[in-house]
Amino acid sequence: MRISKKTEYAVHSILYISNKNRCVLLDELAMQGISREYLAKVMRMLTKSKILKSSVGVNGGYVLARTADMITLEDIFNAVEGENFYKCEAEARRCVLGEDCRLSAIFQDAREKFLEELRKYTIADIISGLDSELSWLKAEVT
Amino acid sequence: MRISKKTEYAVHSILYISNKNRCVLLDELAMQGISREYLAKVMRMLTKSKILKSSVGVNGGYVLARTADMITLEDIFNAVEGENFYKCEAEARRCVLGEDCRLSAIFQDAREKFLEELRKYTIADIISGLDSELSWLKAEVT
DNA sequence: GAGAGGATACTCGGATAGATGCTGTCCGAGTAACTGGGG
DNA sequence: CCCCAGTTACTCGGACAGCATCTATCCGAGTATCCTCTC
Repeated sequence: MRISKKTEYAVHSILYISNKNRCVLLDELAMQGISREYLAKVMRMLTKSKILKSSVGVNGGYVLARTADMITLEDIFNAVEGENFYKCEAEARRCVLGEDCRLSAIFQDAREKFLEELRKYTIADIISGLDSELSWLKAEVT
Repeated sequence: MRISKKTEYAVHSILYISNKNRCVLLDELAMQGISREYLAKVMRMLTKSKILKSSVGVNGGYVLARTADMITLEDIFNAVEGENFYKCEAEARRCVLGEDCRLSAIFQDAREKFLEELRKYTIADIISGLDSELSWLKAEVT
């Protein structure tokens, strides 16, 4: 079980946009060292999940769809990580657990605990904890 | 982020062994409909993690290495799911979060919450909750 | 009856291959703003 | 000054390829038990 790079790309890009507080181009985000085209897909997921708003055409780009204190890590995680967490295949086999398989419920509960933890942190929280000297976030990209 | 079939195979096999309370053959476990050779690899992981004890040769097979109430779902999960949960790639890029990346710590904490939940359930707990009528676990394999 | 040696029944573990999802790339389509020319 | 058409600057989204991991299969190696033969 692992968290994909999509989540990291998404969080970092949202932090960047939030800090700039203006419409940000895909090219600018990709300067973090992320594959531009791949990042584009991640940005589209975030747009579809209503975390970002995008505008196409000249002067287009991405802005937050709501304020940074209303965007949690859980929101981002749910937007980019698939929902295929666990599916008991009892139907397909002679399942040990009979018809009322509890395993699936237990794993879902555990996943919920995981999400609860992520829900505690907003983008605003993380930005306020940043060391402004070390972060390139504070500097304009040249 | 998803849980692999290995975990399901492992839990179901351990439940079976625990209920039989004797040395169980790989072939018998594979009758659940699991690929025999693949299951063998999962069983080896469980053996290496000291959850099962295996004996080779005639009259060989698998037994629990400790009682069912001392085996939690967390034990099983850790035995079969890899440890590559999340690794911040900040070093490889101009990371938004500077040197003190909190993201990694947050995800580890969330994972810990996930494991805490799994830790609440032992094999004994799950077996005691089984509906004995519905479960093939109670019947001898013919 | 006892010991030796072979047959048997298992797990171990490496090699391999297909399936699936992650990561990255390419490119045409669509869209909105800007620009320049004609009325 | 205004409108229209063309250009430009973006995102959207489908197609594709490489790769890692998951899942599955195959098979020889190793090992412990059982059986049989011989004395």
